[in-house]
Amino acid sequence: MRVTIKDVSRIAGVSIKTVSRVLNKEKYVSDETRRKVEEAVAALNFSPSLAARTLAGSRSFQIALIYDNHSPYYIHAVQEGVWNRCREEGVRMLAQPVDVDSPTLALEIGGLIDETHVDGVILSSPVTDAPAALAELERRGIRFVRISPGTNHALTSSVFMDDVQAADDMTTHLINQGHKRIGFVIGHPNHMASDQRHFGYRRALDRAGIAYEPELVRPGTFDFESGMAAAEALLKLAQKPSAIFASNDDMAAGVLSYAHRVGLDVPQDLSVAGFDDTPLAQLVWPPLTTVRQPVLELAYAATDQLFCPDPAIVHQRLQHEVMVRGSTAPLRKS
Amino acid sequence: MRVTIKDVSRIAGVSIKTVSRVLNKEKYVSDETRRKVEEAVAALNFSPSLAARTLAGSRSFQIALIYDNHSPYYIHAVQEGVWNRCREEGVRMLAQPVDVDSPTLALEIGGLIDETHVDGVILSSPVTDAPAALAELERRGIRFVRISPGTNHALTSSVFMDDVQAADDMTTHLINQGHKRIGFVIGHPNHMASDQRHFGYRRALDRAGIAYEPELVRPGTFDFESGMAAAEALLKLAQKPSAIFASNDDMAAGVLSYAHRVGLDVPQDLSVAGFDDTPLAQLVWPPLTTVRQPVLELAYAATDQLFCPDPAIVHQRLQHEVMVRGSTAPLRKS
DNA sequence: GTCCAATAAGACACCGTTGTCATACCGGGG
DNA sequence: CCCCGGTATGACAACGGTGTCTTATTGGAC
Repeated sequence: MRVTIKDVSRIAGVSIKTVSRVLNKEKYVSDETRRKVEEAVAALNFSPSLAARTLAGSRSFQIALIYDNHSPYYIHAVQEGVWNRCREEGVRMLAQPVDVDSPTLALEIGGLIDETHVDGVILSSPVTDAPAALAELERRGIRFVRISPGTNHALTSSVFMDDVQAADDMTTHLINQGHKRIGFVIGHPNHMASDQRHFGYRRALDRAGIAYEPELVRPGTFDFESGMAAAEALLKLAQKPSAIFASNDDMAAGVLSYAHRVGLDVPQDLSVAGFDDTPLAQLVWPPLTTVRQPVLELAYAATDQLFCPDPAIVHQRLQHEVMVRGSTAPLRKS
Repeated sequence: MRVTIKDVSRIAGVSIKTVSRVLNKEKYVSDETRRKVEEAVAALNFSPSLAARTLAGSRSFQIALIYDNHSPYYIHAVQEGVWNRCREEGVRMLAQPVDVDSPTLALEIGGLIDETHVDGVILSSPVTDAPAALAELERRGIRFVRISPGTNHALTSSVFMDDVQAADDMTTHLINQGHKRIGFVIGHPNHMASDQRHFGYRRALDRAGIAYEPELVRPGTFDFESGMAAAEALLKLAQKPSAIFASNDDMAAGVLSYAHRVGLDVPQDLSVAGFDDTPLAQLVWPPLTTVRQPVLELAYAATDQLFCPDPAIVHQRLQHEVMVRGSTAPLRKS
């Protein structure tokens, strides 16, 4: 049978309520009593029922992580970061995949909250920018923190990196290497970050006095195939780019793959840059020059904000970093 | 405030218990009453509290997925497969990462079960073979199903693929292409599958009358770096292999990378094969010949077994497939 | 010595469901 | 006409904790 607080209280020789106090680290418990209770808990290997605590109390000791992101690396890192912080807090994490385009998104999220009574929610991009989701959470007055939202939302906390600056930095890096015709592959249209990276690319060109040429910019969907297709289009131009900057690593891998296929040497004939610094960046040849996005740290920080709301810091920015590896090189004089 | 069964019962004009009956699809409810209740549920957008159901009833409508696998692609696929089946069943999935080598593994799992009252557990490799975990689950009499266990365990269900045969098939494929000196990179020692793939490699060689040479076999840990290190060792041998078969795709990517680094052309100078058919296999150049492991299907089938235990089929095998891509080619005459 | 605030601990109702038992109605066999 | 099993529904006590209120005991300020 299940071990309950009642059993613990009997062993410790105190009331049920006192055991509850110890469990919840409340004040007004003598050291002596606390010790006895803790011993009894350890002896019986007691873990309190979350269901009962949830029902009786005002907390559920659970938070939900809601995501719809098709990059396994990204999700994996987010889950790990959130989980790391939850574990410290003794709180369970419910990982909840959703379809951000589903017409029933709000209903699903509402149902999740009603069923589980979660104490808070972490939203991962692109769910961070689904109006239906945000409205539903606000309607219910649930605390939530967003990881890398694309839009600002005055009322709620978020944790993010500066995508514009990061794309600007990478573009500037390529410019500094002498590249002037730099191709760009845009990300998936439903991620706000796609716009921002695109804008950063443009801003860097502008500052360097290089004209923005639409033919050098191709749409993509954050996946390998779209990267390959974009590379094909770019490299068939009359005036080929000497470098291609893709908005994420998967697409950069696609660019790399197409370059190999048509016999181009990377980085001698073509420099390739990615974005995200997923493990993939170091699994391809040559290893990708890319922007490190501190996903794990973002997720951890977001969860921390959920647990320890600091009214002063509502929007927290974490630093990115340009990782220079083998896929980019100075432009050869020709 | 929260919408409760009481509200529903009032609107529908029936007792609380009758609403409960409809929710649980019990018999002995008239069509008329059922309709009224369903309408009230829809009107109020009611979702029952899992905490209350868990506490009062004998089910928690939750299962746990316990894993410790550092391959994001693998975990992602497992989560998706389990979740797909859970969603059909109206059951929540608790994704629980653990450290399979932790001395407190059993305690953690026990605590998870006590706290959440999960109705069942899915174990993913390598937790499938952690004696402490299995003992704890059995001690508590919790139903569980294992995905790709390395050991047979008469008492419990499992779902798996034939790793031995798969490695045998891949090795045979290489032999059929004319390769005789085939390098092999073993997987992580704490995964039983590593042994099995190794054995399959050996069995295929044996059947083809090719001697097993220990110098052609290198240890690895399922990660990129160990694949690269193994490739270096193998390609520095006096008599180099003409093909290398790595026990997973990450290590195969490492082999590929090392080959590129030293200027070898794959597959002309060296054939490379992987295992798992993770998305990575198609993101590298050239795309990897590998064994498709039906991870999503395995996870779905495992969850299905948990929900619909079929006493007849306790150990269910799913089919693998050799995916021939660009990284292998017939041996050149030299 | 008295009074009060801070400390310490218990009694008891209650959280929102399900399990069990009781009750009432219906149609058919004896 | 009575009895019975099957059907349909409700009353009420659990489930295992927490919130609130009450009570008893301190130890210092006056």
